[in-house]
Amino acid sequence: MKEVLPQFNSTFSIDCVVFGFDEGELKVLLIERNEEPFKDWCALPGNLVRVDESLDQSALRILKELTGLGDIFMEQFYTFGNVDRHPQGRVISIAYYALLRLGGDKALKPITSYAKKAFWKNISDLPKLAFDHQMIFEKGLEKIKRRIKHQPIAFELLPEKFTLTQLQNVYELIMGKKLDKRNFRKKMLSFGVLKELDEKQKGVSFRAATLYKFDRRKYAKLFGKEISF
Amino acid sequence: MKEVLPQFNSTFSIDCVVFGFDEGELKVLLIERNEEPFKDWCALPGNLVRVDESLDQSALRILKELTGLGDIFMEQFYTFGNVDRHPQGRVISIAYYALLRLGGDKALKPITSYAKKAFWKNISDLPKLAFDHQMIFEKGLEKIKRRIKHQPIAFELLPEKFTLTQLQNVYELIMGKKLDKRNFRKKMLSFGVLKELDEKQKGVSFRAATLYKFDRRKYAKLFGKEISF
DNA sequence: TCAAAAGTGTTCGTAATACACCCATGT
DNA sequence: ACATGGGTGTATTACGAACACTTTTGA
Repeated sequence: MKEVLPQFNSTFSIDCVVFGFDEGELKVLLIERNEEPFKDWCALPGNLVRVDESLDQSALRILKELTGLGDIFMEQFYTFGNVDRHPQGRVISIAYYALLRLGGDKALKPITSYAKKAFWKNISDLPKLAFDHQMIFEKGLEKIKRRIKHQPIAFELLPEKFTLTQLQNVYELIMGKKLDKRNFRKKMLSFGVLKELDEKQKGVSFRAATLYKFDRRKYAKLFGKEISF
Repeated sequence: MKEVLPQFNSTFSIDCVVFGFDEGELKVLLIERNEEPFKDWCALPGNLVRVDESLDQSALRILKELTGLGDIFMEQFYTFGNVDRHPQGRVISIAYYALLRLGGDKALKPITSYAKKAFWKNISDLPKLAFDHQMIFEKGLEKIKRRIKHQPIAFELLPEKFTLTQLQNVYELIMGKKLDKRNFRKKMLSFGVLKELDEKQKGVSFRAATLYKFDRRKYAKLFGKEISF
C-alpha cells in the first residue's frame, strides 16, 4: 500500500455519471483530465469532497462547475473503495448518477483546473476511462435501468414538453430493448401522470405529434403505490 | 465545522445493519458503546476502515470481530456524509446490511475496545441510537424490503433446513404485512428453487411440517430472469 | 404522390388475488 | 378429544404481450 497523500484531510471523492438525451441518443458526460494521475485520459467528472460540504452538496457543486446548471436530478448509487483504485493513495469514491435535459445545446464550461475540456459521448462508444471509472459507469447504467421501472426519472432527460415517441425512445435506450408502441402508450397514459397539451410538435416534415408534460402533482398523489412502468 | 481528527488518515467508517431472525422475530444487532462520543449509548456496530482493506473486507472484519462468523451475506447500501454527523470531525460512513442465521444461539463476542457488549434487539423496539444510526437503520430496512422481492435473501436468515411457514414468516416480517398462505406456497414452489426434503420438523407438539432447502444450483440457472417473490 | 412518423383496439395467456376446510400430531 | 399449526384447489380478475393498418403532414 502506498502512502496516503498528505494534502488529503479527508480522502474521499465524488464521481458523477451524468446522462443526457439528445438527437435520439443516450450520452454520458466525460472530461479530459489535465492533472496527474491519468493526465490526458478521459474520465467521469469528479472531485474531492470539501470538508464543509455534504456529499449531496459536493455532487451538485461538481456538476454546477462543469455545466453551469443548478437544479439537476442526482442520486447517490454506490461507493467504490478498493484499496488500489487510486494510484497515489487511499481514495474512496462516492458515485452519483445525474440526469440532464440537453435540448438547447447548453454550453459546457470546463473552466476547472483538473479538466481540459468536457464533452458528451454516446454510451455505446466510450473511450478507455481513468481509474475504475469504467466500472462506475457500468454500475450507474445498471442503476438507472432498474430505477426507470419504478420511478419517473425518464422525464428528467426530456424537455418540459415532449412527445410520447420521445419518451418511448428514452425508455428503449435505457432498458436496451425495443418496446411495442401501442402497449407503451396505453400503459404510460393509464397512470394518469401525463398531461396532454393543446400543442403539437413543430418543424417536422411529417405529421406533428401531440406534446405532453409530466404532471408532478398527480404523481405526488400516487405516492406509496408501486408504479411499474 | 470542527477540526478534523488528526489521527484519521482516512476519515471514513463502516456501519452495519445486521438482521437476524429468531423465535419468529426480526432482530437487529446493536452494541453498547464504550468510547466517546456517545459513550454508553446504543449504536450499530461499526468502525473505521483500515488503510489496507477494501470496504467489503472492512465490513466483514467488523462482523467477524463481533460474531466470530465469517461467511455472512453483506451488501453495501448507502453512504452517509452529512457534515455534522460525527461530533468530533468529518467522518462519512459507508453502510452495509447483513443477514444472519441465528438458530443455535451463537455467542456474541464483543471483545473489542469500543463496545461494552453486543446484543440482539427486536426491530420494533429499538432504543435511541448514537450518531445518525436511526436513519441508517431505517434506510437499511427499506433496502431489504425492496431486495426481498427480487432476490433470494430471505434464505440467509433461515437455517439450512426450514419450513414454508418459517419462510413466509420472514417475508411477512420484512415486508411488514400478512400474506395468504396458499398463494405464498404456490408462488414460492413455482419458481422451482426449493428442494423438498424427506424430513420433518422435530420437537413440536403438533403436526410436523416438511423441511425444505434452498437450491442454489437451480437458482443460478434462472439468473437473468427477473424473479418476483 | 410519396415518405415518414402518428395514432389507435382486440385477443390471448398468465399471474395475482380472494377465499375455507380437513389433516396430522402431541398432550 | 382438543388444540395447534400443516397442508391443499378453484374461481375471478387484472395485467402484460402480441399484433397491423389508417391518418396526417410536408416536401
